[in-house]
Amino acid sequence: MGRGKIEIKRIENATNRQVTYSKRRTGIMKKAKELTVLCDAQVAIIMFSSTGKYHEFCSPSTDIKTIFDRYQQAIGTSLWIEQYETMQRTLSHLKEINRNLRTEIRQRMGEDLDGLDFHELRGLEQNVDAALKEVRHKKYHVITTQTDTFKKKVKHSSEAYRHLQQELGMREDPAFGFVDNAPGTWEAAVALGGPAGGGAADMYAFRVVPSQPNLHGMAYGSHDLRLG
Amino acid sequence: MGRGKIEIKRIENATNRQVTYSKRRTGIMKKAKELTVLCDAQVAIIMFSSTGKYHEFCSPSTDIKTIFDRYQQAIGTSLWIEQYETMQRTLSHLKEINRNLRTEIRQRMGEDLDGLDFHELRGLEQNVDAALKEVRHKKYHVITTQTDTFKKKVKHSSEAYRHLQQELGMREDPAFGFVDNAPGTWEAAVALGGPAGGGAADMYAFRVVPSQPNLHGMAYGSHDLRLG
DNA sequence: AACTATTAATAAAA
DNA sequence: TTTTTATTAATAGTT
Repeated sequence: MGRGKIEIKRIENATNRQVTYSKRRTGIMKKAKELTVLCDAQVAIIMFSSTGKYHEFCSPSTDIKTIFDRYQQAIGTSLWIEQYETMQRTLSHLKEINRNLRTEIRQRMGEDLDGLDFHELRGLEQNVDAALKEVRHKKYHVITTQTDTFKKKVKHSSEAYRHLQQELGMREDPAFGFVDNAPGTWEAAVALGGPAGGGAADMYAFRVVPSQPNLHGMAYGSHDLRLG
Repeated sequence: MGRGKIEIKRIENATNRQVTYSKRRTGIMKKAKELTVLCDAQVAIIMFSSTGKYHEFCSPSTDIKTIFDRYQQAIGTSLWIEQYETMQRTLSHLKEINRNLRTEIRQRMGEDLDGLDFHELRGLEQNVDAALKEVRHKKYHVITTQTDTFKKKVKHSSEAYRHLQQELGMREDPAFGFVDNAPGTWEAAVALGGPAGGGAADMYAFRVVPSQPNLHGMAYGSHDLRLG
């Protein structure tokens, strides 16, 4: 229907293709509108040109979402349901894992042990025992490092102070008196905290009972994670 | 374009309407197909007749779902995306919790302690220490209960055996000889395992190193839980 | 974009 | 329903 018959195959000339797209798109949209009115039908059309532009048509009595929901109902199975169900399964999966992780943490805290048999209890005991040693060792390492650093700082300050005293010929200033005493205090502390002694490491545990176990993210546990 | 011009308004005659729907629907589908081929476009059409029957067209290079996903992307915010994004957020949330739970477990195992300061290490140490006492206590409880139960069973069997001996006047059967010896063995074990002694409880830990820590569900950790 | 020669779609009838 | 066919509508190539 034009100045000549055309073969239905891709139009290689980009300009021609674009012009034809524009004309025929308008034609289809008009046809769709007429069908809607003449036959009391509902039509939804979505088009993408080869250049990526999109156009849509929808019968005025409805909207795209409604038509698509109806369509999905008509074909029985939803297009997105698979993806949706995959997400649902992943969610359940994660919740199950989280539940198990929390159980393990409680057991590592000495709670919820009723379900464990002797063999499991023995394994847990050994594991926790080893962990305790690791933590004590690490704590010792941290306090030692901190102490060394501080001791060096104090020593440095102390020497700087003495230099000032010598160079300026000043008397000892009471406001700086602590500088001379502090190093001894820290050295004593370091001497006591030997790497082998759990008891010595305990001297830093000033009987401060942790208010709450450090359950990262457990505050989320009260959320209802199910989806409506 | 027919035997006469028609006005574009609802066709009241139901039969005519149905016939026209059928013809014009075919026409639109053909036009859509031609547009797809001629212009390298992607088209999706969904129609519902006034009688509720549905028909669809989709360019062969793609599918309805893809076109709709692309459409939703094109119009920016979309129709189902809200509930979809709610799920996505929930997923991220759960994964975050999951990650934190695992971190806590590793720290309770004495790993990954580098991020903790002295105060946190001291809290962790106290917590693990308390947990270890709980586990040991529970282990003792379990082994005591098991031992008691077994002792009673043995005692019962032993008495039943003696009754049989008396009633039947039989000699002691070597096959049942262990019955007389076993109770003493178990009584000795119980006597050693006092409730106060951590050392005594250790006698049940036969140096069996647990092959793997009991990380429930950790095997799932290798799954890629992101959605495409 | 507008124009028109031509083809394509289709309304009414069979 | 589908086919036929007279007629209108869409549009390819041109301006």
